[in-house]
Amino acid sequence: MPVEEIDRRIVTLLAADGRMSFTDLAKETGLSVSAVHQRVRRLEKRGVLRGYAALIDYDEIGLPLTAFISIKPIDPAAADDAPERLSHLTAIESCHSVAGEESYILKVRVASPLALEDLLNQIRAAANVSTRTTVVLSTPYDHRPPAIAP
Amino acid sequence: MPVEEIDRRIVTLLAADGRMSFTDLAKETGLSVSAVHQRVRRLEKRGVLRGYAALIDYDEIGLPLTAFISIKPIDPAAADDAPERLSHLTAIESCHSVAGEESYILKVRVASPLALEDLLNQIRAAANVSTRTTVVLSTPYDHRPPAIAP
DNA sequence: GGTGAAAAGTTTCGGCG
DNA sequence: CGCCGAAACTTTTCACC
Repeated sequence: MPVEEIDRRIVTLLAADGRMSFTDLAKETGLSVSAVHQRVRRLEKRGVLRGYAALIDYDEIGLPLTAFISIKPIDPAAADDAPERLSHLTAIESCHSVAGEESYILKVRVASPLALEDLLNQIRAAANVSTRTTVVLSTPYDHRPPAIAP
Repeated sequence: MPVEEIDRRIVTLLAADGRMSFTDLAKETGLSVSAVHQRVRRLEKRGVLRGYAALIDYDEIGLPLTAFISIKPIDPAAADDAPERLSHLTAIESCHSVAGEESYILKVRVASPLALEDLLNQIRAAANVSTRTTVVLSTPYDHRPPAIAP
């Protein structure tokens, strides 16, 4: 059962402004407040809306260094439980399983180069992997909301 | 002027739940509702809180294919205006300038392999770059909120 | 899906430490 | 100067059509 027109509009609006009120969502969609409310709750229950987050400036909270870390198991036959083995490391913001040369791509946020070095050692030890790190210099844009699909 | 203890706590709480009410933030921080309100508005004005977003399940909105695209200018002396040249492509969720072999890493969301092919052609044409694409197979976790810094 | 009214949340503001 | 508390206003929630 696919998400149809009006639900997709609600999702898109909330992706762009996670704190938009039901009143404003109702105006934008032409529905009543309670109908919008009902749909949002249903979308949350179905998992289409997975949650809400403030977008924050990591420089300002003492985590100015962002990096992508690609990882590859040392033992090619190793069980692929790297995500669980690494999940306790709170510097890791996301973990994607990927096709290609490496197995996973992690996005991490740390305070300093030294903290990155420390994190890399922890990752290698915890998951028995080799790592390839790409340091982010700047972020022209991030978290752009999806375009409304036709 | 760094963000201190109590502000960092507010930011962390909102990063984990972008719709948390001022009342709940007040309870968590031990401040009054109006004091929390004041601090949140100040953090927004300063840009520490950059906005709010719903976290969405892209499978459900018809964009089930995620990929990372690393790009490199064809002409090494080219002006580095790739981000602006690409910003009209709404499939691109984020753009990071990076150190290393390539110049930028893009994260994209598309409907299908065919849509990805089309996007790659548009990227190459718009920014005069070569591309290297890593397809995401699954995402064990994403958008984990930052740990409260000491 | 809509209505309406009670409950809850947000915003503003005068005054206090 | 930032914090508090209360009043004014807005949004959310819920029972019922």
